[in-house]
Amino acid sequence: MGKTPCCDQSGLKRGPWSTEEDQILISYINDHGHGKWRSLPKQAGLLRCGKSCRLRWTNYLRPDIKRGPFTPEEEKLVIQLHGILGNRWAAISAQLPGRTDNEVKNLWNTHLKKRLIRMGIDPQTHEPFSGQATKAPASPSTRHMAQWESARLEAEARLSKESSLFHPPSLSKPDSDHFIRLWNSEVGESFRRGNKTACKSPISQATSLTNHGSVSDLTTEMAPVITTSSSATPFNEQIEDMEWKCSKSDSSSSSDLEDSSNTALQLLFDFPVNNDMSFLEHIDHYTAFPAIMSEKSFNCPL
DNA sequence: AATACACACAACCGCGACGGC
DNA sequence: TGCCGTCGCGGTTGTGTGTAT
Repeated sequence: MGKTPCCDQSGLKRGPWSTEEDQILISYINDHGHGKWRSLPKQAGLLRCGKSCRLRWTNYLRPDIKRGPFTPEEEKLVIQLHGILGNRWAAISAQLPGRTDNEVKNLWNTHLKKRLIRMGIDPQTHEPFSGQATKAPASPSTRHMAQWESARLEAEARLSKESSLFHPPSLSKPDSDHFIRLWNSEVGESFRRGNKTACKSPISQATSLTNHGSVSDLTTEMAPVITTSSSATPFNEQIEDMEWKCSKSDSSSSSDLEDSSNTALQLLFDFPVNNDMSFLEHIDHYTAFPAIMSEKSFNCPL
């Protein structure tokens, strides 16, 4: 496992890119593609290291990059995905068409993280700083669910990346067949068996139903389904409803654990689908959300 | 008008993963 | 099997711009 010495070379330009350099890089990649980043700058006539060229291309010059500020919908999705994936910016950005991992990372570090901190939420754990949240370990099913969702998102990210190499971005459609096959494979079977009951990720179920679509699609597709009975129900009431379900299941059997985990995950993906981010402004409502992600709520039936 | 400070974003750095030899 | 080259990721830093004093 060797290290990349390319940037150690002296005589290579650093710092901000000029428009001339941008043009050279764009025209070279348009003509030749970007097979070998290391040799690209030399062949293109750029006094940059390959790493710098790759970064410039992937973060700024790529034609499918969406410029401009993040929409509330995108911010919402970043928060949701961060709750599941943590600081895996590449996996998160794969669910945001046209956004780079660097952009998502910057958005989180400059806006979302501060916003959560202001609200008394730990941006890493998505739990309140006060620490009332219990520290009981997550249930096995919960951990598995998170692992599977994480794996699925990564698989989607890879597939969308691969497909984008062969199709124009506007035509490429995220394909989750890989995950579905995995889910239906022996591995998936053993996973399900390992959860004793038929514990299926609601997200994956929805994915199977639609047979395509990214999480971002699902977020908007699922919400109306989940909230059909409560389409007019305010978000806080939905949270209260979930809490009620949790407290109700306190005395129930372990099979309810899966239900509440599903409920928690459903609610995780059941943010209001309009662009209303007002719930983020209201601490009481939002502190309920990290609880969805927290071990406490996942374990609430216990 | 000048300066200091804060913020946003682009770019860099170090590391790990992976594949080829 | 181990070494080397390459790539991608995440954390951090640097720089430009806007705002307050």
